[in-house]
Amino acid sequence: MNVQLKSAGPNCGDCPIRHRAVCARCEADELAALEKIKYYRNFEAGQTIVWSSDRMDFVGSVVSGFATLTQTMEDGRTQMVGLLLPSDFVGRPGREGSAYDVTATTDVVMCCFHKKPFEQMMISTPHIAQRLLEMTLDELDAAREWMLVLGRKTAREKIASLFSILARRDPKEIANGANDVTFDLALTREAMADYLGLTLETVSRQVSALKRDGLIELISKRRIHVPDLARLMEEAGDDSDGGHIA
Amino acid sequence: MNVQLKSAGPNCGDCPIRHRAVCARCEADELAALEKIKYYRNFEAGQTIVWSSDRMDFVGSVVSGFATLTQTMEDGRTQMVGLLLPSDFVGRPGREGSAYDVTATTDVVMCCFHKKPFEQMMISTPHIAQRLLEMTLDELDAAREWMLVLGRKTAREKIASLFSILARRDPKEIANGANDVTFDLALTREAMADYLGLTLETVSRQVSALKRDGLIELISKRRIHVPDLARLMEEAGDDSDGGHIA
DNA sequence: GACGGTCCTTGACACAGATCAAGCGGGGAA
DNA sequence: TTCCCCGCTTGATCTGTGTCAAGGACCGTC
Repeated sequence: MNVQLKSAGPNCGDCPIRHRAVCARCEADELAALEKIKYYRNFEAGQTIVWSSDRMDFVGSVVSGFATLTQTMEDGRTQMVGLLLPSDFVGRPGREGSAYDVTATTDVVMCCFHKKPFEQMMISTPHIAQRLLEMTLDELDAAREWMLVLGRKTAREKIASLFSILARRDPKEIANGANDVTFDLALTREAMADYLGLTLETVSRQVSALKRDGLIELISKRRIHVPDLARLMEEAGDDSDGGHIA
Repeated sequence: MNVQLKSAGPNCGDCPIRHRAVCARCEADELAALEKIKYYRNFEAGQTIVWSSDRMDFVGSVVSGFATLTQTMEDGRTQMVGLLLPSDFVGRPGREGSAYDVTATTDVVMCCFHKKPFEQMMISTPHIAQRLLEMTLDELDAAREWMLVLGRKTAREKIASLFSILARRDPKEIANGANDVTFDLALTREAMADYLGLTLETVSRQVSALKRDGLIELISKRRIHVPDLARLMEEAGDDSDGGHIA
């Protein structure tokens, strides 16, 4: 699952994201215990991090890179159900397997915890379960917000919704509240189509249309400049301040 | 949020659903504490239980009846993002407001807890946060499964998916595993359309088509007989045993 | 029993997006 | 440099679902 963080936690080690996902309210000794069960894993672009049928023996956070969660029907139709950006959490404490395929779309570094000891820490450290509950509620809000996008928005609105999210979550732009934003598009047109419930041709046409209408500029095919984020969000049909989605 | 329960908990009071949602692992004294902060609320069919802009001062479970969670855009397009059946949990511990409109579609009885004391119990009783985390993970799975329905399934598959879920969750049929099922349809054609991302006319046409093809029989407009649930699930494009969705 | 209201069904037609098809372009390999 | 490949764009056409419209079924009220 992926999580949008509301606030950074204290420094609890040399992990670049410093366990923000799980330690915002932890005490020093709890952080030290987390340190002991942590390790790093690297994945290459295109590599599958977890298969939906796998038993997952770890939980963790994305440190750098970009990954996706997808579901696939037997006949090959696929739907992306979540994006994983740096600081997002992956894993299902208390669950056996993964429900989705998790795939790296760029090179990815993950900060992981072995699942068993992490679950034990959850029991001994109530903050952690509470923090995970909060994060999971954020996920749920994001998933349901995306249901509105999938069920009721037009192709143009869908693209605008996706770009609004990516613009607001870009590592370099995050939290600066600027209205003029540039971001990297880690997704192919096909991956965008799978997230939006469209075909790649429709995605390509609508991206061209947004460019023609001056809502976006293509610095390259995978780098987007948004001169007026508020206008793009309006195009997406978002209410004034927009939902937070990942 | 709504939750599909995996197992019934112990009896912890006179509430018809016996706090199953929150007390499956609670001790007797914890159950007694829950009893003290519980109360009942009744809603009539069509009544709004919570507005999305409201501050929610309670959490609770549906005891009887049928309710829905919906999101609406300014221009009136609406998307249902969840169904609430008996034993499902409503509320966002640790959060200020509701993110969705919650509406009773039949008469509804809720077993509620005042939010502040419930949150205090969550802190003093780690089982509860862990149980809520499990429930929220179930919700998240259900929401993401529904994203696949919204993004990639045809109108016919969408209707078949909805009927499969309702057939498997009907209070009278639940857990008996029968392949020949009859259930009440608490939703209007319009509400079904809002859940499925369709128009009510398309819903009506596809229901007629499923009837014509012998996959369902209409005992009345709001009561459905499924002679072969496995075949209906196949029509929905579900993998063999189907996901659990609500 | 007639009336009115709500929900539902069905038909005719329109259109957004899918499908099929052709070709472009930029980056890596030799 | 040239070539190739993959991701992307664009055009032409098709089709599933939306839209608009008419009327039917059921139910409660007078």
